[in-house]
Amino acid sequence: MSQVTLMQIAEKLNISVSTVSKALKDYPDVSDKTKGLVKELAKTLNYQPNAFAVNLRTKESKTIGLIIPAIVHHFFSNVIKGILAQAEKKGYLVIILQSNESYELEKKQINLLLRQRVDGILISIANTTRNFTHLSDVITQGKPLVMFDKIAKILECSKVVIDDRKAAKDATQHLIDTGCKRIAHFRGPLLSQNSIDRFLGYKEALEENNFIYDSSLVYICECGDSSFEEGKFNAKKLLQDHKDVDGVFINTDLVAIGALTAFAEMGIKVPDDISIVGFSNWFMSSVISPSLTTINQPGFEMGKAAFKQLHKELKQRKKSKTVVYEKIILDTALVKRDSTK
Amino acid sequence: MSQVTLMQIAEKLNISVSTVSKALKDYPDVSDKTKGLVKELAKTLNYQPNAFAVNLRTKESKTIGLIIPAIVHHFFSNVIKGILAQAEKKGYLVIILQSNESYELEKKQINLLLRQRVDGILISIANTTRNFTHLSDVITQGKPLVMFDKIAKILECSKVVIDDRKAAKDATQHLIDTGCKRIAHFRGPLLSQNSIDRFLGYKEALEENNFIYDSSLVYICECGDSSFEEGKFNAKKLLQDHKDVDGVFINTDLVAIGALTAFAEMGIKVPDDISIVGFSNWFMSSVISPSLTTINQPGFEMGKAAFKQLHKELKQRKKSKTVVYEKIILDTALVKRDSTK
DNA sequence: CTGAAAGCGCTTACAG
DNA sequence: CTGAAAGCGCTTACAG
Repeated sequence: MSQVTLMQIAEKLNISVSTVSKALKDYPDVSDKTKGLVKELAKTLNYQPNAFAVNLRTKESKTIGLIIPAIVHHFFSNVIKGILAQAEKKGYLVIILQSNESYELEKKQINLLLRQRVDGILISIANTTRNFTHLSDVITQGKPLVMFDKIAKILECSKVVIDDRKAAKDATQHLIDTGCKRIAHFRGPLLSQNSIDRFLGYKEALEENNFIYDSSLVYICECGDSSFEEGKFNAKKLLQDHKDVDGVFINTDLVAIGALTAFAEMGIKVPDDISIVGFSNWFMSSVISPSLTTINQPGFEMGKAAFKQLHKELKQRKKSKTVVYEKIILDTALVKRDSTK
Repeated sequence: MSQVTLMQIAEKLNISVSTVSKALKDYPDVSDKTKGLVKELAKTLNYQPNAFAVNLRTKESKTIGLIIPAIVHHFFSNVIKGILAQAEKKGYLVIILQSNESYELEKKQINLLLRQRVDGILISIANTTRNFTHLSDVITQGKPLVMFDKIAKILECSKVVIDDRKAAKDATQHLIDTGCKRIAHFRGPLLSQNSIDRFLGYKEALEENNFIYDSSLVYICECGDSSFEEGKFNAKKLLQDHKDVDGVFINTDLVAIGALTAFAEMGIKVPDDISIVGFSNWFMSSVISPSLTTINQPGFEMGKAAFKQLHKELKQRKKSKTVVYEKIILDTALVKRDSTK
C-alpha cells in the first residue's frame, strides 16, 4: 500500500539505513550475506526508492524537457517518437510542452522546466522567437540545451538539423531537370529560418541554371501558419498572376496538398500543366492523388540524434569534461512521385 | 549562475529561513515589511524554489504521466494536445511515454511513472493488454488513474470515451440510408475493445434494418496494426470474395484510405460502385479524393476531459473526499463527404 | 564490514 | 511577529 522506505527495511533487519542503502546499490564494502538479506526483503516489500529524495540528494532527476511548436504535425510527432525511443533506452523520462509557435509561451515553458530542475532541454523554437535570452539562460545555468530543426543560428549550443538550403536546391533542380521553365515558390512565414534557407536554395538552383529570378513568383504565407488553406489561397493567386508558370516548389507538404487541391478544383492538371514538389514527406503525400514528389525529412532520426547529443553532454558535464557543441546535419532525399514528370 | 536558496536569502536579510519561506508564501503571520524585503530580494536574485525539495516535503510533484499507444497518429496527437493545454492551465507538467501497443512496455512504463512518483496517470491501453494488474496497482497505491479511448471495461476508475457502438451504427446506417444493399466491414484487430464495439454497432444497424448478417463480409486485420497496407490488402480480397458488395464501413480512416487507394488502382469507382465510411476523421480524410465520409472522433476534447477528470480526482483526494469515478462519453458525428452517395 | 552523522532545500507545527 | 526544530527519504564521507 503506502510506500516502503529504507528505514522500514533497516528496522525489520535490525541494521542501519546506511547499510541498507549501500547493500541495494552493491557497494563493495557490504557483506554478501547482508546484501542478500536486504535485497530479498526489498523485493518482497516491493521497495521503490523515493525519487523525490533521490533527486534532492543527487541533484538530478533523469528527466529532460522537450519544447516543440506543434504536436499534431507529422514531422514533429515523428521527432517526438525518436526522442522518446532514445530516452527510454537511456533511462530518461521526457516532459513535453507545446509552444504553439508563441514566443511568450516558449519563454514561460523554459522557466517551468528550469524550475522543475530537468536535467536538460531539447527545443525546436517558435517561428515568432526573435529574442534568445531565455535560451542562453539555460546554458548559463549549466544545463545542456540541444536545438533541432528550428534553431537559432547565433546561439552557441549543439544543433541537429537538415541542410534546408541544399534540400530546397535539390527540389528545385528536380523541377528544372524534368523540364520546368518557369518555377514559382511558396515560401512560408517570412522570418522562419527554415523558410529563409529553403528560399535561398530555390534561388541558388535557379541561378546555377541561368534562370532569371523573379520575386513576383515567390509567395509568402499571409496567415502566419503554414496550412492547407494557405496552399489553396496561394495556388489560386498564382494562377491569376502568372499563366505561364509550369512548376512550383512548396515549402511544406501540407501547403503543397492545399495547392494540389486548388489546382484540381480549377481543372489544372498536375504534373501536365504544373509540376509540384513539396517538402517533408508527410505520410499523406504518398496517398494523395496525384501523389506528391517531396523531400524526405528524417524526423525519427532527428529525434534520436537530438537526444543522443543531449545525453552525451549530460555525461560530459557529469565527468566535468569540457562540453563540445556539435552541429549534426542529417541527410535528406528527394522522393520522386507523380506530381512531377 | 548556481541556484539561490532560502538560506541565502535569509542570511543576506539576517532573518530565519522559516520566515523567508513564510514570507514568500504570504503567510498572514509575517509582517508586511518583512514580506516586502524578502520578495524584493527573491526577485532580484531570481529565486526559484528547488522543486526536488518541495516535492519531497509536499509529496507531490505537479507532474502526471501519460501513456499512449502511438504518437504519430492524428487522433492521439490531438488527444495529447488537449491534455497538454488543460495541464498547462492547471500548472501541471506531463511526462509522455509511448507503449507501441505493447503490453510488456506498458507495464514497465507504469512502473517507471510510479517510481518517479507522478501525481496521477492518464492512459490509453495497448491492444495487446489483457491483464490489468499493473493498472489496478496504480489505484491501490492511491494514485488517480484515468483511462481514455482504449479502456479496460472491468477496471474501476474514471474513463473518457466515445460511444463506439453507436457511432459505428450511425456509420452503417448512413450506408443503408444512401442505398447500399450489401455492406462489408473491416474491423481491425480481433481483441481491441474499440474494434469489438464498432463491429457490434455495424451488426446492430444491419439487424435493425432487416439485413442478413453475413460473417464472410467481415474482414479482420491480419497484421495486427491498423494500417494503410491492411486497407489495400483487405480491399483486394473483398473484391475477389464478393462481387456484389456496394458499401464498406471501415474501422479507421487510415485503413479506409488504403482501401480507397486499392479501389482506385483496380478501377472501382467510389461511391458509384462501392461507398465507404471511415472512422476518426483524420485531417487526411478531408483532402484525399474522393474525400472520405467518416465519424468525427473528438481527440482534443477527449484529452481535455481526461485531464480535467484526473485533476478533479487529485483535488478530491487532497481534501480526503471520497473519489467519485465517472464515465464521460463524448459526442461523435457523421461527417458526410464524397465517398458515399 | 557496519553505523552515526551530516546534509540536500524545503515546509510547518510549535514555542516564545 | 519571528525563529528553532523536526522531518520528508535518501546518499556518502568518515569513524570505528
